[in-house]
Amino acid sequence: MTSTAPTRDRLVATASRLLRRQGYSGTGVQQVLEESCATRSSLYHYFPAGKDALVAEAIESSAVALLEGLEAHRRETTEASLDRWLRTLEKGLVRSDFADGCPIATAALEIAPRGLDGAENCASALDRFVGRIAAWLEDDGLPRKTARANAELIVSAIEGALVLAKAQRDCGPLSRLRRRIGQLIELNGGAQR
Amino acid sequence: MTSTAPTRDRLVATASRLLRRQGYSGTGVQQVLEESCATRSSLYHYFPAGKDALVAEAIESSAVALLEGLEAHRRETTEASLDRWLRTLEKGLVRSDFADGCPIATAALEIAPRGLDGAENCASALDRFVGRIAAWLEDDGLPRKTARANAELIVSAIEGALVLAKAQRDCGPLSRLRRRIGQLIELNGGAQR
DNA sequence: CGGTCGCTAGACCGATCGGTACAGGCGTGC
DNA sequence: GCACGCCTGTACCGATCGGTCTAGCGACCG
Repeated sequence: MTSTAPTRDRLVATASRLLRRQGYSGTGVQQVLEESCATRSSLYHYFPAGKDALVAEAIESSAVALLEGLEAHRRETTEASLDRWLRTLEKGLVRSDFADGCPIATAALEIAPRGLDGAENCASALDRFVGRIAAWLEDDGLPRKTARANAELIVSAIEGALVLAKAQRDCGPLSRLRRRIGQLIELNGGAQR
Repeated sequence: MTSTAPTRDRLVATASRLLRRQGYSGTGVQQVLEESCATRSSLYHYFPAGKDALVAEAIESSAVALLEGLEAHRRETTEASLDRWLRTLEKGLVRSDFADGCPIATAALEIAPRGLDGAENCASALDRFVGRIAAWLEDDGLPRKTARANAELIVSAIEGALVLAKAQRDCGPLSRLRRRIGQLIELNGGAQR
């Protein structure tokens, strides 16, 4: 984070990156400052409410980046799109030595129960994530309710596979999910089997 | 944690409970001591290696409890078993005001990348979780490889649904997954759709 | 030129972090 | 009785936590 971007942006970007890897409590203000080459006074100038305000914005920033990354992998079908995106996710996971999982989840699990400022953003981020994939599924021709239900299931499976992959330091869970993502897409949405 | 159990057990139990809710960095030694009515010297007597050793054992303890809880909900079929167990999970989530999700995941996402003592236990815990459900599926008659593959997918979906549920403070993702768990069980294991 | 305003440098605060040192309680053995 | 374990009470350590403070820098404007 020695980029020439404005200080405020560097702070948010660094916080996002660290939150993804270390979670909320694991990410100290000091570390954010060092890695963004900023001073305390700058942080509290841009974020008078302190760490929690910075974290909230960092979460939102991560959410936007997540959705943009998703959209960038858009292909003809949802299946092809997700296949491509999941491959990128796997590469990132390996490249970071299994540190970079979901940019939201790690922090969300800590933030949500405490009712911190960023909690709303975490919920919204995941909801938009589901919504985006649901829209894709609708483009594929699935009825709205089925699309939404299957999208939620798919996002759950991805989030969970990321947890398993990080914990076991093995992309297996994620890549095996990728190879079966088509099955999840084609499931009969709402029905009781 | 004012129980009359031996000090060592109280420490582990308290640590497990707090790790589940607050993660690794969010759980201070001080808080563990207070809530287990123990003193610092006791902790460092039983765990000379300090916090990380306590955490490692707490994770393992959570894993054992998770598997026992799972087994306690065993029914005729895997579907019936998981349905029952997921209902319990949902109740616990609501009762704790969406603080108690997976007893492993929250801590695992922090611990695994740092390579702390408990990392091995996190990986092992999730692996045993998958293994147990895979065994159930084999009991249902699924071939070994299919059983393992579907079990992994199911665990992923559950872990992910817990993330969504906690973040959105809504049991929906979890209960909707529960109603569709049968579909995941019956998927054609390894094939490319 | 003087004045203002956005931003930063850096010292400082009390509180808490994980960890250590040492003395004493307390039961059990002889 | 006495000594030797195991376990605990308490004080303390340096480091770091998130946050506040004042003093200034430099650019822009009148």
